[in-house]
Amino acid sequence: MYRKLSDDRLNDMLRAGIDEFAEKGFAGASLANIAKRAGLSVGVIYKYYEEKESFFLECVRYSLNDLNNVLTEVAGKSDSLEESLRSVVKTLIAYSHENRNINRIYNEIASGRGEMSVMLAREIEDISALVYTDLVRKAKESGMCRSDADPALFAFFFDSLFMMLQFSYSCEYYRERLKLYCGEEIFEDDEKMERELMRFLSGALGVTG
Amino acid sequence: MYRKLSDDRLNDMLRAGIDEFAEKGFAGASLANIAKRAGLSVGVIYKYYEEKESFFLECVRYSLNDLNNVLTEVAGKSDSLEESLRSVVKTLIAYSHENRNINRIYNEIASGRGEMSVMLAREIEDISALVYTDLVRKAKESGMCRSDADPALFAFFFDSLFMMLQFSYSCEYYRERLKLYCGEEIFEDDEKMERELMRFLSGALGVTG
Amino acid sequence: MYRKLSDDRLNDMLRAGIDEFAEKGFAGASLANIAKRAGLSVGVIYKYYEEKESFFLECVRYSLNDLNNVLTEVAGKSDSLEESLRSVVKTLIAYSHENRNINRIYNEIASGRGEMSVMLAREIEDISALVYTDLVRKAKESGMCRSDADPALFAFFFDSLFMMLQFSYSCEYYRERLKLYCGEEIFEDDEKMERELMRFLSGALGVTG
Amino acid sequence: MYRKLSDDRLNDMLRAGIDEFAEKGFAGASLANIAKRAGLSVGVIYKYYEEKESFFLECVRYSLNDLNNVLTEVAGKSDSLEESLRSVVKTLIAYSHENRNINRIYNEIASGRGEMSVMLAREIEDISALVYTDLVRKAKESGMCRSDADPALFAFFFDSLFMMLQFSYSCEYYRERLKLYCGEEIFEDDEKMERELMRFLSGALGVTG
DNA sequence: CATGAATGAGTGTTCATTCAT
DNA sequence: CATGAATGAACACTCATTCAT
Repeated sequence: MYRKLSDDRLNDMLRAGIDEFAEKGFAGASLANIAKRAGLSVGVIYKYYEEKESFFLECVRYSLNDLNNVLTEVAGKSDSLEESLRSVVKTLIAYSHENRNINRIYNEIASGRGEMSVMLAREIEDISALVYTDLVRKAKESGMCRSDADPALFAFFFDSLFMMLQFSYSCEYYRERLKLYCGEEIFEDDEKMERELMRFLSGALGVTG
Repeated sequence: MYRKLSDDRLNDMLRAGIDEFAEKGFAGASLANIAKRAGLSVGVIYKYYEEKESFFLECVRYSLNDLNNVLTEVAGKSDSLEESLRSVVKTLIAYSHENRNINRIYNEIASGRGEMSVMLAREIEDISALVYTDLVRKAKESGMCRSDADPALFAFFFDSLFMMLQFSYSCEYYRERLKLYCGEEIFEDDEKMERELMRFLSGALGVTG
Repeated sequence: MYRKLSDDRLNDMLRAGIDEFAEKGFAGASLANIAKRAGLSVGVIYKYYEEKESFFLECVRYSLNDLNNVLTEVAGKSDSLEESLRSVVKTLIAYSHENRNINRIYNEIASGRGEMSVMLAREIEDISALVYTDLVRKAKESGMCRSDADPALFAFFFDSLFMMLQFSYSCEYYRERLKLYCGEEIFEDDEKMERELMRFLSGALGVTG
Repeated sequence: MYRKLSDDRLNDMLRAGIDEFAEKGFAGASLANIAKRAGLSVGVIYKYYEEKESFFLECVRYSLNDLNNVLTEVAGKSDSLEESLRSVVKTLIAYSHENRNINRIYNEIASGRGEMSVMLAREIEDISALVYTDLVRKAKESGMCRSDADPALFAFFFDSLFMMLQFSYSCEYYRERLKLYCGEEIFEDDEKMERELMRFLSGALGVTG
């Protein structure tokens, strides 16, 4: 009946939130339901968050910070652009298999409307924009990338493919779409996806691999 | 379920629906409001559609069929893959400037959950999957594409970039993200986007342009 | 289950509202309960009124307009101030016996806070302020009232006594208070109340009755 | 139920309660807020009082006892009825300027419902009923009051005017109403109010001043 | 047959009250 | 013994859906 909220239970709350928001979207999610999932009362959510939106934002941040950290770390590990990209692709695929709901939340905010979307875009894409743009710029300088490429846009295309990759493993519409192109087997053959995407990206950079 | 759209009122209804769904998303849209926008009564919507969801589906179909037709037509016009791709890119950019709401609806369904998403994915992406895959296959045969490319996945990457392109002109999160990469100016400089995307795609194909 | 709202049923709504607001006050009243009392659904209240407050305001207006009309009519009937006052007193006592809830609503708004109170005060007291002030002014001119009286304040004192009279028949606290002064019997002896109040008022005016 | 108010914390609690109840009314007041205002925990309120209502009652008593004492003392100071009344009026006006919240609490309970109101009425008005009635009775005996006046009712009218006076300086609706009769200036011109009310009361008593 | 008023389950949110700490 | 976090019933309000007119 009465249990002080430990960190563990706060995490339960967030996880329940992430699951519900991932499944039903922001508008469709019900706080009562989230509370039930987490084995808590409705009121307690409001002890920690001002309103539904604030709680949703926290769920989003909790979800994506981790991913973003992993990604930027992985992207900067090697000096070779190709190596960096490969690491990102590998990580993304592995991550998507294990964190479907986080990617679905990502998709949820990407499809959102209003100020929240703008704010979150800035918060979430800011760092990756810098990281990827830098990656391309360096590649150009070292002759690993065609000299006429616009770093910002090439980085943008990379990121676009990465986002779609994530959604394609996690969100229903995108999964079905990938299945349509490649058949169900693609979800079991991570190496193929990795290999082909790397070919595509390497070619785009102008590196003849 | 599927019905000849002969009636004028049906058209009004669908257009009002598309606008409302694009602006507020599926959950946020109100049937009463749609009826008002269309100058009709709520009852008439229920005469044609069983429930909100069925009506939404019809709005989606109505929106995307047209786009799909344009795209597949444009993609098949030329024998040259590059030419075909350029036409698609050009068309997509132009279309996105003029049909923001259709792209937003597209994003709305792509972020949807449940059976609806699966069904729609099949309906909408089916043809483009074939068209793009075919495009790549032919390119391979005629030596215009690297021989080791998997046609299905390469087609999938193309389509992914195209979807993101559409969203990036139409949906708030994606717009903000593009702005973050390239600055506000990119929305005025369609040629730059076209040029760079073509470079990226051509490179990916292994065509040294 | 479904019945078009006739004027009768709209009146039911208002009456249920007046009863609930009178019994529990604005804050304590529950729209769900009002709907139940009226045999209607919650939603229908919102078809007619924007929010709880608007509905409350309508209940207030519905309650007090009638009273106000009666009062101003009665007050202006005779040329003799004393006669006018007596009519008002008589009417008020009779009215209070039959319309307890209306007086309780009156008390509810008089004890309200915020803009609403200010607005309602202006709306409700405006006319009686004029009427009573005029009454005193005329009385002064015709020598029926002491010459040194300030008409506005004397009118204000009249109205104050009238308001208290109303509350004293209708609202629990004020009833108990009157009982404390005069015993339970006073509620049965309207003539006594009328006689004494007239004595009090006449004396105040300086008319030796 | 009734408890020595020796404790400092109890005083803080009550004062915070009075302010909150005066500002927001019984229903609108929040115990959590009161606790915060008083620098205490909610729990401590429940240590002293069974529920919100009991605490409210105590706040009311605490507020009005003082006022009642002052009033009965002042009313009994002189042998002359007029003098006594003048003192009461003066005190009331001065008190109202400085203790708005106490008058607002007074109005809050007067507009209350249920047993609470009855109980409080008895507690609060009991003494003043006796005092005022006595005042009038003595005045009658000494020929200072018309011989046909009913002491209880005349006392009741006095008290009614006094209550209204208090509310008119403290509660929004009544303030606005007074303004409507007399203009904003009345709140600055205490002497005028005193003079006119004394004229009114003296006249009512039948004393030709 | 079309209308749009009525329905009522469901939402986010608040807050008196409890009780483990 | 005091604290204030947790509880959960209750509220105002919305809107997909129905169906009398």
